[in-house]
Amino acid sequence: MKKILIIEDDPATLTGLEETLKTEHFEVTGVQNGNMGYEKATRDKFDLIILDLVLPDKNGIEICKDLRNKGVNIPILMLTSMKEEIDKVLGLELGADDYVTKPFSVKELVARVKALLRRGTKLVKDIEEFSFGNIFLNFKSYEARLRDKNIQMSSMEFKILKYLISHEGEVIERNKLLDEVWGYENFPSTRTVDNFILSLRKKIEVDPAKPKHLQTVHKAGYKFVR
Amino acid sequence: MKKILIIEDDPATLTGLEETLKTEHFEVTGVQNGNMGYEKATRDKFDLIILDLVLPDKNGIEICKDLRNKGVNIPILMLTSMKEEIDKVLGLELGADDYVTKPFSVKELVARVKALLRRGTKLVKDIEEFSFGNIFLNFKSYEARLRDKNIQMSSMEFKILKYLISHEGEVIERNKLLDEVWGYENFPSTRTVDNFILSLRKKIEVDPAKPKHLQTVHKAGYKFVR
DNA sequence: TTTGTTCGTTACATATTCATTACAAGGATA
DNA sequence: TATCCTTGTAATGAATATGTAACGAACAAA
Repeated sequence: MKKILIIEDDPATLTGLEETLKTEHFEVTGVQNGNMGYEKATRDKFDLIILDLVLPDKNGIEICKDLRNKGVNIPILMLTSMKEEIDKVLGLELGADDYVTKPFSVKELVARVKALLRRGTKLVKDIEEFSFGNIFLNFKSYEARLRDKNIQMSSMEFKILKYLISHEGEVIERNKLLDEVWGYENFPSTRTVDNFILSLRKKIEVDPAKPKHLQTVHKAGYKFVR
Repeated sequence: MKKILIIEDDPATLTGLEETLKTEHFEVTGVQNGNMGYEKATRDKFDLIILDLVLPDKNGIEICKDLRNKGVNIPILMLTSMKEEIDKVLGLELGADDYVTKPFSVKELVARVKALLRRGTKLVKDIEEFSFGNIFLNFKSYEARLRDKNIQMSSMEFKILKYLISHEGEVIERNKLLDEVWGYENFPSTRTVDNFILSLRKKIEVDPAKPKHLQTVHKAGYKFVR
């Protein structure tokens, strides 16, 4: 059963939510202030947090940011009173995954909760292991094998391959790859990307000159195909 | 061409930025104080704003907030002098999309500008897959099939087809297509468009001489019909 | 120090695409 | 119908993108 934490100071709203979600077969914990909520959220394991934006002590935005900084990455659904606040919630890098404005329809809220749980949090799939052909990869230990033979692969090569694999079948343009893998601080040319593809092909392709897994799409980018 | 507004009081930095961005083919407008910047930003249409955090009159944070309140939602890139200021910028009251600390590397700044523009450019409906007749298209993987047979299609052909499909039934004039698909940097003749339509017809039409899906509208343009 | 590794650039070879062009065919209008 | 303008069509050369190897700088380990 999925566990939901509700942080909401208004007793009426809180009990209402608790009731509703319990009838939907969730395990619900409700707290009435921010500090308590933060405590609970970091201590226990929940699958989702419903968080009021305005709280008497520690407000929702702070809690949200602090939780994210602490590495808590479960979905957070924000409750806001006014339309204007939505921008704040979504606009910044705050970390909330969705929001509902009060007064909300019970139906809508339940729908959003379920959607968030279905989606999970991670936008980029965090793969640990991956296999294809005779290749075996472990992205956590940075190990690569071809059949039983170890393949020597640099961390940058791992990152690139991981990104491409986690977007399997999708053409990724070179600049996108630069954004996502290299970041913005050091920004090499797109040709550098080509070179990494080259060296990856030498390592994982049967015939590097006729790549099967790391395909070029002319004037578009590269894509990984299993 | 993408239009960028720079609000920066230091003349050296401002001219430097202007030069750099112009060589990158942006249309640049520079102003040296906050009020003027705010005026410009609300009055004219820009694709991105580069905003100094510290300004003599109206400071960057205020400008940012005011613009957001006014409904201006184009990307804003903040220039900050000190690391400590970053929190303020990213923290909520604001609404900036990204920041760069001075002194910044020109390369990094350009990279961030381009990334922001890339992120926010989706005017074209982002279709992933589309089918009609016996044709199956995947715009993410750049794959096209006729029944089970793969169709070889260039990325430019994909882009044109995608644009027409996402404006299904609407007549698109050649120049519009040139603007939207080719962009403003390279500007071939309208006959080039005709040639692409020709080659697309060969690939997706049952009888290319009597096109059903890619129709010509005399003296107007082309339209896609499912 | 030497040695080795990684990464970014560069130069050159090769492959592919694309933009132009010329001519044919079609449509509109007087 | 005759004429002008638009579009269909194919071929071609130029421009651009990618494959590939080699080089050097930066850094770490020995």
